[in-house]
Amino acid sequence: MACREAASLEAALAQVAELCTARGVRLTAQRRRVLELVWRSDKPMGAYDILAAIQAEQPKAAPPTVYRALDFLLAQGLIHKLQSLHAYVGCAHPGQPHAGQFLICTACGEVTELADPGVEHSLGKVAAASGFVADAPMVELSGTCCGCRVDDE
Amino acid sequence: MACREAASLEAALAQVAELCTARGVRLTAQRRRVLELVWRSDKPMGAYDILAAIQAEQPKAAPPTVYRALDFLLAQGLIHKLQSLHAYVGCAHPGQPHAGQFLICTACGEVTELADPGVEHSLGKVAAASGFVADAPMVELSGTCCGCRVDDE
DNA sequence: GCTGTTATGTAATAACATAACGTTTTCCCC
DNA sequence: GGGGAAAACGTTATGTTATTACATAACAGC
Repeated sequence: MACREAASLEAALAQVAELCTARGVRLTAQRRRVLELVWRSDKPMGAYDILAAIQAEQPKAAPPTVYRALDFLLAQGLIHKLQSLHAYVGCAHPGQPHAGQFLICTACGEVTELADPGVEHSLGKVAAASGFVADAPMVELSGTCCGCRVDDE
Repeated sequence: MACREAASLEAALAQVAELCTARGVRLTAQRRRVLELVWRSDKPMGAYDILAAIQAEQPKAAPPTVYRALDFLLAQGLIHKLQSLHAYVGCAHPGQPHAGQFLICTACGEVTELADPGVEHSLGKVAAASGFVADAPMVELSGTCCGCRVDDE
């Protein structure tokens, strides 16, 4: 969801507002601001990056301010947490909560979210084979993206 | 690698010592101690758990003591880090570095390491399709293991 | 035994996250 | 539109995980 233009960002936020209304949850100003920051960023943002950005306009903000908003957005499936980076990215397919696969380029920092049926199927199979019920698959691939590999030469 | 008996633990450590010699790296006393702690534990250990255990015999140990040993062991493919738990487990297949898939039971804390070809294949395919070269796949499934699901009733 | 490399000691701090508790805002029912 | 419950937020403090920086020690090869 990185690098949105202002127009589509506004549209997406409006959609999210509707979604929240439909669900009976509140997209408060703070939550909206955090979501917007994460979406605008072309890189994953750490919680304290977000905090710093928020403090620019709201100096009284503290860590819980940010973490509460992040918890809400995670629960609503609007952002994802990248465990390997301790950072947050906007979800490419907001809507129902879901798990994706993330390609994380260690050269440029770009993150791509996928939702590959093949991967999901094989994960389901392997869990089933062990009698395991997975409720939170986490798939993060660190490596080098196409563009950065070419640049390497 | 959890719950080894003393005998097989010793044997495994001896094997690791050989492996390190062959690679021209040093399995120092500290590194060995950390590896042994991780292997003995039937649950993933946090860095500060390890630190506490080490401080029992070596009060001067500090965080870098542990993190340096962990870095070494990770680099040698002898342990894995579970990013979703900020904790470390022994590797089920020491030898060349590799990535596995981890089933993490949130009820009992047990962790199972797999190396499923199906999962690896589908991950490879999805990365290739994006022109992405992955060097550190991380797959962790949180959920409920077979035993704990039964106990639930 | 000198020297460069690798490992460790040591102190401080950075970075990430939560606990606890009181106050404010919002919602909803009457 | 007033009152009460629930949700969100402010505030302070602290917990947890990880790293930086620099000094010292151990080791390997010459």
